[in-house]
Amino acid sequence: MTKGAQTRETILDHAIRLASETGLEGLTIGTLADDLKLSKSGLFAHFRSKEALQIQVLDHAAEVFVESVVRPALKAPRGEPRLRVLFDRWLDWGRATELPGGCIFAAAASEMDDRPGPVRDRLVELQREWFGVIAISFLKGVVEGHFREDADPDQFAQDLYGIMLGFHHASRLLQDPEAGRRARRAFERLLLDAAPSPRSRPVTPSTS
Amino acid sequence: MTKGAQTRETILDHAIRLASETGLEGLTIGTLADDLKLSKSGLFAHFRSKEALQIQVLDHAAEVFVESVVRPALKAPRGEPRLRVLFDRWLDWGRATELPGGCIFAAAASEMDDRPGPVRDRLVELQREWFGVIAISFLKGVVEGHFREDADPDQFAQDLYGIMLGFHHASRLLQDPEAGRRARRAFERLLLDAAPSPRSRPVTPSTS
DNA sequence: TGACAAAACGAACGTTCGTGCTATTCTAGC
DNA sequence: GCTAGAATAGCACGAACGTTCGTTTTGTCA
Repeated sequence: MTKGAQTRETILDHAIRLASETGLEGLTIGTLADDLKLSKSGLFAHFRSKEALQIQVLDHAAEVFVESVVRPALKAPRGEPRLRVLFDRWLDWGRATELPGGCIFAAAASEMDDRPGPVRDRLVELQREWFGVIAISFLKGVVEGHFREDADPDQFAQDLYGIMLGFHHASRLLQDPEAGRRARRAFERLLLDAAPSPRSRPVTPSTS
Repeated sequence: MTKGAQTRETILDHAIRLASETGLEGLTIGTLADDLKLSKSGLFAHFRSKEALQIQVLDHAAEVFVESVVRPALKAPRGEPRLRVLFDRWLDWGRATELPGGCIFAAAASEMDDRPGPVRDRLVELQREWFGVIAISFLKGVVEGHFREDADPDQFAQDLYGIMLGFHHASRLLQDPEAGRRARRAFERLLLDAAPSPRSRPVTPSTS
């Protein structure tokens, strides 16, 4: 019982790093086994298919994500402060958790969006959950009076995700050192636009 | 002379569609040959390596992109109007050019960001060009007085790309039918925030 | 029409992939 | 310390991959 779960953990720990670089499909059992000095069949026995491995990799990554992004944010006051922590942690969770390929979900998302099956289904589930966390956090900000009442939480979630993906693209592919700064600036602008018109913001027609 | 270039065109035409779904690495010579009713070796002879094929696929996709996104925008007045056309065409160039997997560059970007080599290099080159087109278009908008003088074109480019990627994510992976509407709203907000004076603002014929 | 080049083919190569078996080694509870 | 059962290794498989090769078909132009 103990030993098996232990090595399985070790495998998944390494697998999310590998998968962040090569993608879930590029993740290969042979390479994984070599890296960990296991036999292919020995490693394979832990999962009984590659598909199962991929799904468990996703789940494991989600656990790590919750631990290093979501959980710390819960300590901050709800509403805007919590959203700020969420964003900060999100921005460098790839670096903080030492994922050499950056956010594994961003990679998996564009890899899986046209590949139907259980892996994609699980990914969609996890992403929806995360979208939900963002939207609800934003909604709490509305209740707290940090944001306008007519602001759309789903709009906010998609916008925020866009900022993240734009950052990921600029920093990882284009290697632009300014990417992080720009992402933070965009985030500030997003918050400002959702602020409850204290002054000078032209109200955008959000119901049209 | 003629015949070879002709079939090569046919191959690349189909290849960008395939690659938009499976990615550049998932693109397989055997499948490609089967689909086009060619022999593997016959098809292979046109390119002399898979790497060369991948690069030519990227170049071909870039040509199509310029033709169906950039070129039409040149007919619009420079500055904001042209940016609006660029954005509109960009949003549905996947649909318009019948790429079943959506934007092939978005897919390639997250696939290649950790895979050094000539393919990645070419992709980066193309993406930088596109970033440049956006930034310069924005700069012209500043000159025309559509945008604030202190606005940062590179910031605008990254923000815009983020909106696109957020849209891609929400619409393709999460299959959210509202994704397009939200992307357009985010774009309006982006333009509004770059507008010269918070108060006076001549709005605006061409919204959806 | 005949000759020569271009294009496409079929078969095979060496690898690598995921996945089964069967045997061996380790580990926990008595 | 023994033993059942879990964990791992060894080996082999069929399929798919990119690539090479020699041959055949097709196109082009004197």
